[in-house]
Amino acid sequence: MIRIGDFSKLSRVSIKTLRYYDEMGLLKPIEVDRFTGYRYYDFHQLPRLYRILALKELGFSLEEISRFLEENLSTEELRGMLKLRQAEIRQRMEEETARLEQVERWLRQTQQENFMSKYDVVIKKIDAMKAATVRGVVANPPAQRPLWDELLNFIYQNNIRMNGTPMAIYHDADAREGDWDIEVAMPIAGDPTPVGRVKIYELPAVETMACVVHAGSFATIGEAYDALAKWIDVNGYQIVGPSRELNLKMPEKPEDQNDPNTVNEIQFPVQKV
Amino acid sequence: MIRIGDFSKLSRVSIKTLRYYDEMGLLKPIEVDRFTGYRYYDFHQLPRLYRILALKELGFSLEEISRFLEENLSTEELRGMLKLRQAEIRQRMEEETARLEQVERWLRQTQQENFMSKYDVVIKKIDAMKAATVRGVVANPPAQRPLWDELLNFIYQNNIRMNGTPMAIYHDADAREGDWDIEVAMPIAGDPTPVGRVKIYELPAVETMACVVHAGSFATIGEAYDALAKWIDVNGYQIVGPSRELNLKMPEKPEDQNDPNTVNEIQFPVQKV
DNA sequence: CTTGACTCTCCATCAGGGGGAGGGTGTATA
DNA sequence: TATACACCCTCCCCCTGATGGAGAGTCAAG
Repeated sequence: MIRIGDFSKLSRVSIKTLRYYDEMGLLKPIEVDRFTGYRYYDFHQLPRLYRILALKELGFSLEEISRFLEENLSTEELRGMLKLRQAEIRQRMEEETARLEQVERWLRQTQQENFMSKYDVVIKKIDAMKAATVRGVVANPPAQRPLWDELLNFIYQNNIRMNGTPMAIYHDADAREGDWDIEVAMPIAGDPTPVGRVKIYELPAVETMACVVHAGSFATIGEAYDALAKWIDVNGYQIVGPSRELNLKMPEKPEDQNDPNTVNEIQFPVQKV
Repeated sequence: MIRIGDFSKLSRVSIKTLRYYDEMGLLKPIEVDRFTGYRYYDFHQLPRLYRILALKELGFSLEEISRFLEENLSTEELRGMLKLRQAEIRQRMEEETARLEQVERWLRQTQQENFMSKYDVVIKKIDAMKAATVRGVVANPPAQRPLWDELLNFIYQNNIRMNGTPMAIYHDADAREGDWDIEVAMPIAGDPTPVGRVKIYELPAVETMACVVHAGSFATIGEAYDALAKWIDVNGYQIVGPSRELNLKMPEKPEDQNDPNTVNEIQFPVQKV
C-alpha cells in the first residue's frame, strides 16, 4: 500500500491525474481512508495504469478506455475499435495536411506579392431556395437592369413576399462582348404562377461555394472577381457552375456605381480538382 | 442593420458563435439595443467575419485572430506567426503519423498472434538519483544475493535512509553462461562514505526509458523481458544502455521465486533508431 | 511538540462553442 | 386589436483531459 505521491513518482503520472482517474472510475485506489480521504494504491495496480497509458497512446479517449477495461473486451472488439480510430486519425491527418498546404500557399503568395489581399475567401454550403427569376442575354452587366425591372414588376404586382437576397446569376463563365447570359433572381416565399419570362423554381443547393465579399464602390468589383478567381486556381479548385452575385446592400441611389456603401457577395460553386 | 439570425444565415456562422465572438470582442454588432439587448449587424461587417473565418482556417486561435485584427499587424508579422503555426502543424502531423504507425503495428501484431499481450510498455523519463551500489560478476541472476547482502549490510550498519526502489542493473545485454555483470543498487538520501565494493554515486537520468511491469511469480519474468524486447524491436527503438530491474514488491518469504504477489518493473533505456 | 512534507476537497480555468430553460420582442395576419 | 409564431435575450451547464490554487487536515521524523 503506497500513497498517491509515491505511486505518482513511480508511474510518472501526476497526482492530479491520478485523482482524476479515480474520479472517472478508471483507476480506483485499493483503499481510501474513510476518515482522512487518503488514497492508497498498490504496486499491482501499475499494470492497469500502464495499460491505460498505452491505450491513451493509441488515441483512445478515457471513456473508451474505461469501457474497454470494464467490459473486458475481446481482442477482436478492440481491433474493431482500433480500426475506427485509425480512420479518424487518417481524417485528422488529411485535415492537417490541407491546413499545412494552405499555410504554405499563403506564405508563398504573400512572399511573391509582398502584401496581403484585402479579400478573404470562405467556402460555405448554400441551401436550395425557391426564387423568381428572369433570364436574358445582354450586352454587358449594367444592361441587366431591364431584367430587374421585369422581375420586380412581377413581384410587386403579385404581392409576393421576398425572402432573401436578390442576386444575378452569370451563366457564362467567359462572356464575349455583347453576349452575357444573365439571370436575375429573387428568393421568394409562396407559390405564385409564373408569367412571361418570369420563372419560379428552386435554385439548386451548392455544397462547396467559394465566396468573397466586396464592400465598396461597385465599379471596382472586378478586383474581387480577380481575387476569387486567383484563390480558386491557387487552392486547387475548379469552377463547376454558374456564379452568383448577391446584392447584399444596394446603393442609396439606384444606378450609382460609385456608392462606397454598396456590399456584394460573389459566389462560385467549386470542386477540388 | 440586420438581426443576428439573418447575419447568421448569410454567413453560415451559428448564432451561438456570433454571440461568442461578440463576447470575445472579435466581432461586435454595430449596435446593441439598450433595452432589448438585440444585436444588430451590418453587411459591412461580413468582410471582417470572413477574415476571421479565413484566419481560423489557417489554424489560428481566436485570441491570436483578435490580436491580429486589433493591432492591424503587418503582412510581415503575420508571416512570422504563420511560420510558427506551420511548425506546430508539422509537429502535430508527426505525432499523428507516429500514432497511426503504432495503431497499424498493433493491428498487424494482434492479427499475427491472435491475442493481446498482457504486457503494456510505456516510455517514461527517469530522473537521476543518488544510490549505493555493489557490482560484481556472478554465475546467474539468482546468484546476485551476496551482492545484496553486502549492500544491505552497509546500509544498515551506517543507518542510511533508503529513498526509492531497490533495483538490479544488468550491464551486459547478452550475458553468457556464468558471466553476468550485475550491479545491485539502492537509492539513498545523505552522503555516506563508501566502503569496500560499495559505491555511492548518481545513477544517470534516462530521457526515454521503455518500461514494463511484471506482476506475479518471479519465475516467469522472462516473458516480460521477451515482450519488452519485442516491443522495442517492433517499434523501431534500440537499447542504448544497461537495463534495470526494479523490485517494487518483494516476495513475502525472501528467495520465494513463486510468490504471486511479487511485482517488478523492467526498464531499458532506448532511442529511436 | 514542532516542522515540513503530503494530502484532502472544492472551485476555477483552458478552447470553441452546443443545448436548453425561462422570459421578453417584432410583426404579420385573422 | 388579439394572437400566433418566429426571434431574440441572458444565464447556466456540458463537453476533454486535465492543471492550478486556496484553505484545511495528516503523517512521520527529530
